[in-house]
Amino acid sequence: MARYNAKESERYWQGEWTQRGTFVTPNVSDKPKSYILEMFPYPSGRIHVGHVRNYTMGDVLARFRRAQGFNVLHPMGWDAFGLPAENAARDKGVNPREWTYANIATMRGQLQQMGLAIDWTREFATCDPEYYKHQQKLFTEFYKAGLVYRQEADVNWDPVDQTVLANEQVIDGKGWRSGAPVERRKLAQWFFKITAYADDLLQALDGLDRWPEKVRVMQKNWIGRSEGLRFTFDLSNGEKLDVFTTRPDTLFGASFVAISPDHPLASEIAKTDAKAAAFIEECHRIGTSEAAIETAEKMGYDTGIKADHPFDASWKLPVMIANFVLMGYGTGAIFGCPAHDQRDLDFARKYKLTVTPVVVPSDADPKTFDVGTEAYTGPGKLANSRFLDGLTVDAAKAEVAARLEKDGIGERTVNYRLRDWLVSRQRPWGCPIPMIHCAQCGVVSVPKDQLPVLLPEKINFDVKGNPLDADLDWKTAVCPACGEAAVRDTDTLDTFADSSWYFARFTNPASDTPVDKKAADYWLPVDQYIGGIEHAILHLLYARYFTRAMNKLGLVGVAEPFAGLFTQGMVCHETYRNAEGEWVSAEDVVKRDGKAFLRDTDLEVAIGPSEKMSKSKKNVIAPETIIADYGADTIRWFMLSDTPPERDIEWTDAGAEGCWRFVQRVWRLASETEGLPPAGPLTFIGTEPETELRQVTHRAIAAMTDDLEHLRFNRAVAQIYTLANAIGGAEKAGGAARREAIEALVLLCAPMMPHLAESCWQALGHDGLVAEAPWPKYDPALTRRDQVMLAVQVNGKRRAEFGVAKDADPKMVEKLALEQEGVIRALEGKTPKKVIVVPNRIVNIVV
RNA sequence: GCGGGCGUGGCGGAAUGGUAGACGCAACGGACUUAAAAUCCGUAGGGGUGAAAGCCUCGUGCCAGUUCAAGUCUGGCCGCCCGCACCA
Repeated sequence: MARYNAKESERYWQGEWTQRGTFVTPNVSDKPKSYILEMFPYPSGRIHVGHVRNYTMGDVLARFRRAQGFNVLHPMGWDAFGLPAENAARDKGVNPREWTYANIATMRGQLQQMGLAIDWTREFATCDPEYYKHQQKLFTEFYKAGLVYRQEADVNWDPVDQTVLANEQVIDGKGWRSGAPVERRKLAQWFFKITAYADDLLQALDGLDRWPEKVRVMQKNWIGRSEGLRFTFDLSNGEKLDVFTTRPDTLFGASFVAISPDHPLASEIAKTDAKAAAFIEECHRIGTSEAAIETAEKMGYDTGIKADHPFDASWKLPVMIANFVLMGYGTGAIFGCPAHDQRDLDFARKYKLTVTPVVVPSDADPKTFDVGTEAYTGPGKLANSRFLDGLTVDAAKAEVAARLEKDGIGERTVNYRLRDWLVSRQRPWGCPIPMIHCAQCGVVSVPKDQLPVLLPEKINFDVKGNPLDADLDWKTAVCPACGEAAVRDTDTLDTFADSSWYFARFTNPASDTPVDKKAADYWLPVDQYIGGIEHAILHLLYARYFTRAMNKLGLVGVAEPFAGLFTQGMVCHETYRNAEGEWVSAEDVVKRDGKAFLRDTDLEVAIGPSEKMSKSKKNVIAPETIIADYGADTIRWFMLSDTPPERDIEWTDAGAEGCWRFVQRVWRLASETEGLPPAGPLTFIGTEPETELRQVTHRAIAAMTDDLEHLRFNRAVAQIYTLANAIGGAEKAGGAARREAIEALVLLCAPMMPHLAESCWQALGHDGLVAEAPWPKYDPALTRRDQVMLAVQVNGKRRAEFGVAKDADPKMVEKLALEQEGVIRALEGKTPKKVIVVPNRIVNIVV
C-alpha cells in the first residue's frame, strides 16, 4: 500500500471543495443555524502558527456542526487598516493599499492551504471602500442618535512629527519615532459614547455564561462601577468644588481637599501663581513614564485656598494640588481622610496634616485607637464624628448622603472607571471620519448619498503630521448645508471601530445597508467566537457596545454579539543561543540526543526556555515550512493534540513527527480494505471480539461528540487514538465491526484532518464527500457497560478488585467484596464496622 | 496593592468526591530487515520484597481540616502565570 501523499491529496481535495462550492453557505435554510467565527487577522504579510491554531479550532467546530446538520456560517475577512501599512509605505515607499492587498493575497493562499471550511464568497477587507462606506454610514447614524460627540481632549502630541500619539507610542515621555519630548495638547476629538451603556455592559456580563470567567472579570474591572456620593465644597475664593467619594462616612476625618494637576481650578490658579505652575509642570514631567508612576512619591502643593467643611463652615480644610489625584476619574478632586485611606495617609504624613481616626474596630478603644502608618479600611463604629458617633459604616454613609442631599449640595451617584471611547486618529490609513467643518454651519455630516468619503489614491508620506491634513485637494470640500467652501475632517477612525461590527457584515456582505437586518437576525449572535486573550477587554467591549448601538438604531435584533467566547493559548517554542549569546533561528537548528546543533556548521547551541514565538527571539517556525514538510493535516492535528486549547502549546519537531506518523497510520487502517465488507449497510455477527470492537467504537463516538461540544480538543484527540489502537489490535474481529470502526474513525477525524479523511473515505469506497457525511451516531446499547470492575478498599486503601454485573444487588456486591483474597488478608480477621457500597464504582470496608 | 488562574511521571497532560497517571511525546526491550528507516509487539511514578505472578509501602507544591473515601471540598502557607493599578 502506498504511503499517504499529503501534498497531492490536500491540493486535490481543496480543489474539489472549491469547485463543488461545498462550504458556500445559504442565508435561507431549514436547518438550525450555527455561526462559528475566529477573530479575523491583520494582513501583516504571512500567517503565523498562532493563526493556524486559532483557525484550526474554529474549523473543527465548523465542520463538526455541519456534520451534525447545522447550517454553518464560517467566514473570513481582513482587519486591514492600521499602522504597519503606513510604516511599510514610509520605509519602503510602497502604497499602503497595494502593500495590504498583496499581503491579503498571500495570506488567503496560506489559509486555503490549511483546508479551512470557509465560505470565501463572503470575504472582505475593512479597507475596502465597500466596507468603510457602511462604517461611515454607521458613524453618521450614531452621531444623529447622540452616540457620537466631539470634545476637547488631552492628547499626546509629538511636536516633531506633528501628530498625536497613542499612549503605547510614548516611551519614557518621548515619541517612539522622533524621540522628541511629548507635549500634552488639547485637541477637539471624536468620541463614541460608550459610557451610555456602562451599566448595561456590566450587568449583561452575568448572562454571558459561555464566556470565560476571566474575561468577564476583566471587563467588570475595566468598567469599574462604584457607588458613592458627589458633593460640593464652598471655597474661600468664592468658587465651588465638586468631589466624589465612596466613603462619605469618613467626612469628619477629613484633613485636606486635593485636586488633580489637570483640574481646571489648578490651571486657573497657575495663571497667577508661578509656583503652582511649576508644580503642575513637574507633575506632568513625571506623570508620563509608567515606571515613574509606580514609585512616584506623593507630592502636593498648598494653594492657600480653603474649603469649608460641609457640616461646619467654620472648619477650614486646605486645598492642595496633588499628583496622585487623577483628572480622568470622578470629578478630579477628592477630600482626604488619612486615617482610612492609604494614599491620603502617606500624603498627610509627608505634609504633616492631621490624622483623625473616625472608624474604630469593635475591639479597639476609640480614645486610644491609632492608625500608625497603615490606614484602617475595615469595618467598625464611627467615632470623633459628632452626630455619626456609634453608627456602623453603612449607616453613617447613608446618614451623610441623606443630609447632604437634603441640603442640596450632594447627590448619591454611580461612578465608572470606563471612559468614553476616543476614536480620532491622525493617521492616513484608516476609515475617514465623514464630517465636514464649515466656517458658517460648524460641523456637518457628509450626506449618505455622498458616501463613501474615499481615501486619496496616493498618500504622500513626505510631510509632517497627517498626510490627509496636508493633502489640500483631498481636504477641500463643499459644505453640504450651505454650499460654501469647507474642509473635511482629516482624522480617521480608530481601527478598533472596524472590528466592532464586521461579524454583522459577514451575515450579508453585499447588503447596501451596513447590516442586512434579516440576515443578521438569522445569524446573530455568533454562537462561538474564538480568539486571543489579548482582546479580552478592548475589542470585545467595543464590539458589545457597537452591537448595542446598532440594536438601538434598529439595525440588528440582538444586543450581545457573541453568545460563546473561547480564548486560546499562545504557541511557544524553545529558544537557542550561540556561543556569543546571540539568538539563533529555530529553523536553523537540528536536535540530536536532546542537544541542539546548527544545521549548516553542526556547532552546538544552548537551549533556552520555551517562549512565545517572536521575531526578536528567533524562535518562530513558519507554518508554510511545516505544511511543506508534513502537510496541513499534520499541523492541524498537532495544534489540537495534548495541550488543552486555552493553554499555551509548545511546538516541537518530535511532536510533529508523531502527528505525521499518526496520519500515515490512519491511512493504512482505512486503505487496507482487504477482507472488509463493501461500503453500505452492515450486518453484524454477535461474536465476542466483534462486540468488543463495536463497544470501543460507539464509546469513542459518544465521548468524542461530548468533547467537541465542550471544545476539549485534546481529549477528543485521545479518543481517536484509543479507537485507532483498538482497531489495530483487533485483526480477528468480524469484517463488519472492523468496517464500522474504521468508518467511525474516519468520520471522527474529519473535522480535524479533513483532507486525510476525504482520501480515506474514498478508499473505503464511498462516492460522496466526508465533508458532507453526517456525524456518526452511537448506539447506547453498545456504550453501556454490562460488566463493571469494582475496586474494594479497606479503610480507604485499595486491596482488591473484581468484576460484577452492572447494577448488581448491593448485598451481593458486599458479600463478594468480603470474599476477596486481598480483603481477607487486609482485614486480619477483624470484623468490619461498616461497608459502603457505591453502585458500579467502589466498595469501602471500614474496620 | 486589588482581582483572576494555576501547581499531577523525563515532558504535554487525563481523572461526575470513588482503583491517580487515560491518550500522546521522549525512552527502553523485542520482532521484521544484510542493515537502516518505516512498521508491529511489549516495558515503564519512587522505594521495598519475590524466580515469577504478585504483594507491601510512599506518592498530585507545603501544613491542617471535613469525609467511609480528597488531585478534586474548606482554611492557612509557598511558588509561578495573567489582568488592572495612586480609581478616591
